[in-house]
Amino acid sequence: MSNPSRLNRAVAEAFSEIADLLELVGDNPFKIRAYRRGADAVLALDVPVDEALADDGGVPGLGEALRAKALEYASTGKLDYLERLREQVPPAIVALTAVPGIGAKTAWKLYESLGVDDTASLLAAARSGLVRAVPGFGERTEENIIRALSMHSPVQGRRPLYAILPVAERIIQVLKDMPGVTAISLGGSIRRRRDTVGDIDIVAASSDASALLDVFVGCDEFGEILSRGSVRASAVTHAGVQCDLWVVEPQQYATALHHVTGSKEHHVVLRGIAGRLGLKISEYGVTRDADGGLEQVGSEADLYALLGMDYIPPELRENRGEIEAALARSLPRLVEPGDIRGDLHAHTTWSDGTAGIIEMAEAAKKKGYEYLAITDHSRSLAIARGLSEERFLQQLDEVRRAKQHVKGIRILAGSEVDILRDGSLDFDDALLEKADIVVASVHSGFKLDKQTNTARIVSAMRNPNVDIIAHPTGRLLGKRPGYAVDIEEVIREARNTSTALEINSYPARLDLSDEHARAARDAGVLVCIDTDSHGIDELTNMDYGVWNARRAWLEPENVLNTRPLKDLLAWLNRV
DNA sequence: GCCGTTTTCGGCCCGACTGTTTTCAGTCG
Repeated sequence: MSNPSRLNRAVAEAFSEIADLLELVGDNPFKIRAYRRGADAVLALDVPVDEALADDGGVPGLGEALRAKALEYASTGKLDYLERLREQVPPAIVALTAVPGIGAKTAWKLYESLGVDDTASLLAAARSGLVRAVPGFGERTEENIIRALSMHSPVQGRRPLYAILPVAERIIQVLKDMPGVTAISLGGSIRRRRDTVGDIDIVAASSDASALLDVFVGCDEFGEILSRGSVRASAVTHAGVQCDLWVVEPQQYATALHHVTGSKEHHVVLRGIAGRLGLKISEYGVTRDADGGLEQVGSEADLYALLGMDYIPPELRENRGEIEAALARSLPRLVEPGDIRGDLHAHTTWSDGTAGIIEMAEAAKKKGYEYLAITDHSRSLAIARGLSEERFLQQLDEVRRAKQHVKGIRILAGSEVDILRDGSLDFDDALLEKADIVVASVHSGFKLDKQTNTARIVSAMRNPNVDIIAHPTGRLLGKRPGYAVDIEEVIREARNTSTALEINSYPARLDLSDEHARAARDAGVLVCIDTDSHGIDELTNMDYGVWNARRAWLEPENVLNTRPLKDLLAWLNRV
């Protein structure tokens, strides 16, 4: 799952496109779902689909028809059926269904009756009052189309968690103390702590749904209200993020929260298991098929227990093997913020930080840490006031002096040394040997090709002075995808050289990603969760890194900086 | 189109909300 082959990805994409197109031509919904499930099934394979199909058992979810299509794609690189479907669906239909509120039926009606073939001509038709003249359409629909198409920041793609979480928490703050509210929580991908989120989902239990919904739709955070019913409402924040509130009865809260938390893929599998046990899960409760009665579900743990499995934390609910593990009672004991004993990547005013060594150490001590590594930039990173060799030596002394001033926490003298384009390090070995800890990372040459980048990181790891590779892919969420690098090769070499790979907790980085960190864990590579703090406030970003680590199935033993100081020092002196 | 301690057809999740319709269709999650 973590790394579907190129073929599997392509086949899954083709199946998904078939499903989309079948939806647009109004085909059998169950057939559509079969293609969607087929796509998921192919993505979940850990061998290329043609090999998997060659085995006896076949692949669940791929019957006769999908099996033949997967093989056709594997041998020819295309699908006849898909190409014929594409010809049946005018691009106009695809474009129009992208407008919120316009589905397949509406798109066809507008296309056939008005001849609109893109969003611009639809907007023009709506503005000149042509839409309301079409049977089945009225003024309100026309207005909604105009509004949807002329919004400056329409509800758009996923955004980084850190950009949404504070808004979501402010909305919760407004709602949580309202009379009648007995429980309230964020759901959706925010609760699962994905690195990016699409919208804000909130579930509340209240004896007065109407009052709560009134407060919700009156909330300052919203620029627009999309809907408001008796148990649900939807609104859009000023930044264009959709926010949905569900209000349920207290006894429905656990199943409602579970439902809204997702993921969809997780729920699909759970429902299948429930079905085989004669149970039906919905947002309102768990019903027995036998007598139609409701099971007692007071918590999400109760729900999982009913299905014969351990409680699955939200971060794992992605159908990446957590259900099998919960059934086998072998879920990982996920790392928690309280397991973290120190931070091994931090900057000070010596380079581009905003606080001094002692200030940073005091702040880290206040967080209850046993250690903090000071790792300022090396000379090449001029933009960050990277240290010259001379300044670096001075700083080592300064850090060791600071140790006398701050008791109760061990300050490690380190470096975040640049990995240069040719794979050499920005400081030579004689210098690096003087440091307690060396974090190496790439800050230049982002356009270099995959092979070059991989080679230079590998070469850095082979330097025995290097302990940790920081932000190994260089991505910035919502800004840039990261440089080209063969992460599997990096993970292999990290294992060979017993180098730790970082989960950088800076909320826009979260690098390694959850999937890459999971692969590192599976390969037996140690991960280090660091904040890369440039000031004392940023030390709290550790939570983001821990969330990401939890999504990667990391247990305390997989994480370098859960180790007590003594063990950490022993590890730093390895080999 | 898939699947079956139901063996080859009949089920596959469905409820909330909106708008336009006089009793429901379309969309969304």
